[in-house]
Amino acid sequence: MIKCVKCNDVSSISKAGKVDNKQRYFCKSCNIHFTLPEKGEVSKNDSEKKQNVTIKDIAEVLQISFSTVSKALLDNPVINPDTRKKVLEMAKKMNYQPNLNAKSLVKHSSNTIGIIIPSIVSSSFYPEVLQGVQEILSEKKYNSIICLSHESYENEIANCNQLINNRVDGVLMSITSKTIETNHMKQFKEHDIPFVFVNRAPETIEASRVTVNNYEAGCKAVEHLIEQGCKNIAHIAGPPNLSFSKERLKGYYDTLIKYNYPIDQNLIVYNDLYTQNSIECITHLLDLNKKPDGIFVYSDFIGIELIIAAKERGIKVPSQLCIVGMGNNPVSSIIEPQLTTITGPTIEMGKIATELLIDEIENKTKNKTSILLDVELIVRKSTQHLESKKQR
Amino acid sequence: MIKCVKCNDVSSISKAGKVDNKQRYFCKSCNIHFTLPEKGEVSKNDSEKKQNVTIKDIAEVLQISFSTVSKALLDNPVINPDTRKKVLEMAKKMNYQPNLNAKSLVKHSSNTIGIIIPSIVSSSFYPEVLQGVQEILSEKKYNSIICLSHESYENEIANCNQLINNRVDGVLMSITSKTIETNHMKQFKEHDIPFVFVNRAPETIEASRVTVNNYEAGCKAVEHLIEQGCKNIAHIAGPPNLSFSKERLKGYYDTLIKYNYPIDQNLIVYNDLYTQNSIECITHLLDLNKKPDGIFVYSDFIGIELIIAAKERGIKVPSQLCIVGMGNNPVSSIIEPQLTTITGPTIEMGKIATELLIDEIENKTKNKTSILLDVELIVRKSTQHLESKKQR
DNA sequence: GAAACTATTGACAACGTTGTCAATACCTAC
DNA sequence: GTAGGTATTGACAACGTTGTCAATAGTTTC
Repeated sequence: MIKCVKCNDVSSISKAGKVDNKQRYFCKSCNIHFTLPEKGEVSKNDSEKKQNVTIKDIAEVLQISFSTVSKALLDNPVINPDTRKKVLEMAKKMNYQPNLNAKSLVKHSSNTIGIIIPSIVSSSFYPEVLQGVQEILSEKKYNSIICLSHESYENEIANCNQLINNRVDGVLMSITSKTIETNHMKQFKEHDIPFVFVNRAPETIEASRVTVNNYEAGCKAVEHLIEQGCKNIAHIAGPPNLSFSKERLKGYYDTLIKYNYPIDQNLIVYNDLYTQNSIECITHLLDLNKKPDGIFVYSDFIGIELIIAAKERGIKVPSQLCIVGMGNNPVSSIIEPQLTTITGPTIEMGKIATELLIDEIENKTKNKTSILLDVELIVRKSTQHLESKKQR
Repeated sequence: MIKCVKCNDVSSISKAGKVDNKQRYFCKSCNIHFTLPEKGEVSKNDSEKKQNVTIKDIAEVLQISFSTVSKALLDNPVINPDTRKKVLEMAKKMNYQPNLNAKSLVKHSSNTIGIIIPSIVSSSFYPEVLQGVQEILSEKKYNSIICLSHESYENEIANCNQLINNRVDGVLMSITSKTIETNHMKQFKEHDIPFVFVNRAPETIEASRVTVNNYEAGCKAVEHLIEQGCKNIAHIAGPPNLSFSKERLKGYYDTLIKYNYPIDQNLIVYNDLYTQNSIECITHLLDLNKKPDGIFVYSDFIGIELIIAAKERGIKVPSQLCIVGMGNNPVSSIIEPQLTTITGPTIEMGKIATELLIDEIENKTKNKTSILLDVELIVRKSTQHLESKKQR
């Protein structure tokens, strides 16, 4: 009688060939193949299992009290430097590692931070931020609970509740594109749980935040397009209620004004992240009578779609249309032509936000800091410009 | 005297305009902009802070002993059903959430699993796996420590040590492309810490593993190319010491043999992940005298590079060259022509591996399971085939 | 040489659970 | 009515830390 390793069901199992001389099975309902677990050896002598060394073990060996050991390890100045040295050496020798659960229990902390992000798979952005976050967390010995809101406002609220119930020491957060109201975050304040916003932050709540300078991004992109000789510059903007969209758009406006370019509302379209109307945005712009010759797109992903759509219509990039994306997606340097893009220090952003958060946790600072990270323009072929055009 | 919010340095600060009517500063050494933290209000009355409810609070209210409450909450059958019901109701009413630190302390567990993966930013693969992992972790109330080995063998060893010191309850692991030896993993066995391999697994150690059926992937890719009428099928393989590379290659070989196609070693090249010799691989194949008319590439990323390289050489895809990638990278459906690809259930893989691991942790099962997940061929334009060719 | 002070160490409660064992109350059997 | 049983509950140690306070030994002061 073969049971599925996943659903434990017996009825939907069929044989499916052999691998490594072992019978392989297939479960129809789970749609997975598996081999049967081998009969494990009877569990080995448990005394062999390595036991972790505690503060009391060290005290025992050194014939001193465990509270002295504790204080020595915590660099408490009341302890005689000689004893401290002895303790530290012995701790190292015995490979002592403090039990964080015990510590957390007396300290009323969990050594865990919560992370709420909209998605981890939609682009390389959040994975990069997470990489920075994780670097700091492992350095500072914190764990994490990662919550994915999937751009859903309801999920975000549920995530906040979950993190409070998990007694996280702090929260790192990037709001969804639908978050318009911040009552659910006030719970964190009630529980005295510090939180720091990364990348996407609401304007209506007081908290530290680390964002890239989106205004500067808009300015740099448009300025670059102007320098390339573009006269008719469009913008595919992000979801209108996210502040990063507003700021990039403001950079776009201000730069056009600065250079005395007219502003044409027809040249501005909004992409929303959930209905994924990117094709409509692109179509709208490329089908205009007075076609744009330069477009600043708020995301590389849509920038790439735009390059392909332009090609399909026989519009030459960059000679007829220059495109600037944002995000430095790995593929933007592979696509033909390579996509000029604006990028912020994503990994750095994760690091800084985490450092800020841990500082707020450990030093109980109530001061809120906003950090604006500079962005960088990476010029590639999609705007690299034929001299002819400039002279035209 | 302005200090940098990050490095605390005073010397490299300069003013940098105003934002929201607040002076903005710039730190040259950190290369960041920031506004000064506002003077926080004096910390609010601490008594306002919400205190978490404990088992003793429930006992107090119900006027019973706290050990009875504990047993009731644990569904211990010695407890009178009436009292259990009362306790459960009160716990819900008071929004009781067990303190996992205390629990972990007595249970000698950390409720934390370690995750060692090579990278989180190189493709969408690991983020997708992680998404699956996190879904199960939050369902089962586990935390995680994510370690990135960055394809470095030394890092992997360091990560293993770190996780042991952190007393994780179990480990989820995907080895680096350089891991040839598994001594560092034996420590887990000594400490009785279960570990499960995801996607990349060594052959020389006994442990549960969840991988996609790479052999089947090789077969399906080549079979599809043969069906499209390709006569001269090449393969860009992954790092030779990773078993997934070997298995895909075996699928490639076996299918060619099955269909009585000759095997030409010139048509097989190996990409390694660290020196990133993808361009050389591509060049080698496209510059052959007897050019391939079908290529199975082990990664979409390189498949996309290949499409572009082919176009540059005037080789038409798919009419002169059919390409099958693997991984279903988001961009593979954007590029022109869209890339046919083979994909496994990545999120599902993370879920299954995590479920297996937690099962081993909680039920102390010593049985090792290997699960092979079926792959799927997604046919797109890069192999979509001109009837003319088939009939040729 | 006693009093007062300082430096150092030790004893122990606390944190919020789990699990073992003892205590209690009630019931059954003879 | 006593012995033995069965539910049910309670007391308490333990987990590995931190932090408070008391205890001790040594030093200074007059």
